[in-house]
Amino acid sequence: MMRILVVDDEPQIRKFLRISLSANGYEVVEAENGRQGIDAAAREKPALVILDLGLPDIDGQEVISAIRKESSVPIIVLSVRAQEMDKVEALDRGADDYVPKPFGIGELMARVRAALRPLQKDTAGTILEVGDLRLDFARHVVTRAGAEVHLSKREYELLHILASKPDHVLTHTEILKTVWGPAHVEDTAYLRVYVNQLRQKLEADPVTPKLIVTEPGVGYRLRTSG
Amino acid sequence: MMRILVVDDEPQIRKFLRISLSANGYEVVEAENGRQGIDAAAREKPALVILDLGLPDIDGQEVISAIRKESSVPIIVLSVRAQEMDKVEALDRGADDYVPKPFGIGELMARVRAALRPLQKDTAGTILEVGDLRLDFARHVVTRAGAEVHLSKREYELLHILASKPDHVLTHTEILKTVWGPAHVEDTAYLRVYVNQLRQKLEADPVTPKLIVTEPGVGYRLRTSG
DNA sequence: GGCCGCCTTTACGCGGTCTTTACGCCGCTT
DNA sequence: AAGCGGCGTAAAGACCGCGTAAAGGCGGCC
Repeated sequence: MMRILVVDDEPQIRKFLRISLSANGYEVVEAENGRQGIDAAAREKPALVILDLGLPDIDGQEVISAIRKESSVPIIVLSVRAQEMDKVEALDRGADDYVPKPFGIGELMARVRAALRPLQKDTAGTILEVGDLRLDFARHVVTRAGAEVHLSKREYELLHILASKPDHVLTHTEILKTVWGPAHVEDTAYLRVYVNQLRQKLEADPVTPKLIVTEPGVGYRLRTSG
Repeated sequence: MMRILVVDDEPQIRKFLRISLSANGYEVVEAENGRQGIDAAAREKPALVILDLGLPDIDGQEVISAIRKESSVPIIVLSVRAQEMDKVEALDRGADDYVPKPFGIGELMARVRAALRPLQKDTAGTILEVGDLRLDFARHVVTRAGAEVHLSKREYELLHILASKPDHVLTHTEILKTVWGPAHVEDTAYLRVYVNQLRQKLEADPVTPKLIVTEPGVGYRLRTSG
């Protein structure tokens, strides 16, 4: 059974999450402030943490860092503050995903499954199939409807890092640091150009991307499911 | 880094091997008699053992057997006794190769790389057929439309490593490390020249290669299908 | 000794790739 | 309604890796 820690000061949100999550087969542990949350993360060893940024005692961003010091457990952040700065900061501090309130239960469950996925199936990773696309990272080959798609080095590297965390948001900073090096974390122009090139080659309709999705002000996400 | 254990009682031979091997990018561990050699083979877990048969304490043949009891590490035997009997006995006891003294450094390095090769990558069947090409690695023969194609040593080794992982991209570094040794991982000029030579000999149309495909900025790939 | 094959090294032209810039669109703010 | 920032898109020049030819050196073989 997978244990999930919910950190939120609003009782009705905790109740809503508790019911939804346990209905989907998860075990739920709760904490109502940052202090309790950090302790519970250490004591209960949850498989996932769902954390509200607006806590009464400690700033949510600090809670992320505190948990990250001790563990690499996936963290999904909730917040009414839909400011892009908050998202980027949370992700860069080590959060795995960001869900703005209000959120639908279906959407949240999808994010939960995505966050838990790398833990469950460890063996994947070498081959990823999405629709008629097939990304074979062992063989360094990408095919679309059976036909090989030629990708340049940068294109391939960009796709690779996106696919390394399917359904996860990767921040501009994260991507640029990995593909272009730490010196180019500000060159978002690279991203615009290369994301566009990948879409031209991989998407059925490049104008309305279904595979590589933009998270405005934050980064990009490679989608494997609806 | 690949660690090689050298077992020899003559200091100047050890020195010669130490310098030659480390110049080619290997890490060297030394032992000056059979007892030390057996101990070091167990303790240091080398990737390869180079063993002189003429040792002061234990007969070299016994050392081979002792090491073989504990490990399957490749063993290259050195000896002034160029007797056929010694050679056969050493190989029968589990040595991988036999180099009579005196030896040239070039020859020894080639043996070293050959001995390490099956460790790094060895799977593929002994015979690979692509179109009208037939690569028979057991017999060391390559034919094209029935006619034998003469390949130089380097050409053959390059083709061999490419064929060891069909349809798989091998990086420049990977190929250079295996065929030319770890000290030449930067000499991509070798690759350009030898890939070109192989294409001239193997491809139907060397200008538009179908067999040995370039992955720009990454490496090369031997294609068996589409 | 001289020939020959192989390995190594260098040089150069070409084509693809990367980088950079500019512009129009859209959504959000003021 | 206008301004602004982020994004998508196209295009152009700079740059780099690659293919190719060729020459020098080394060793083996006759």
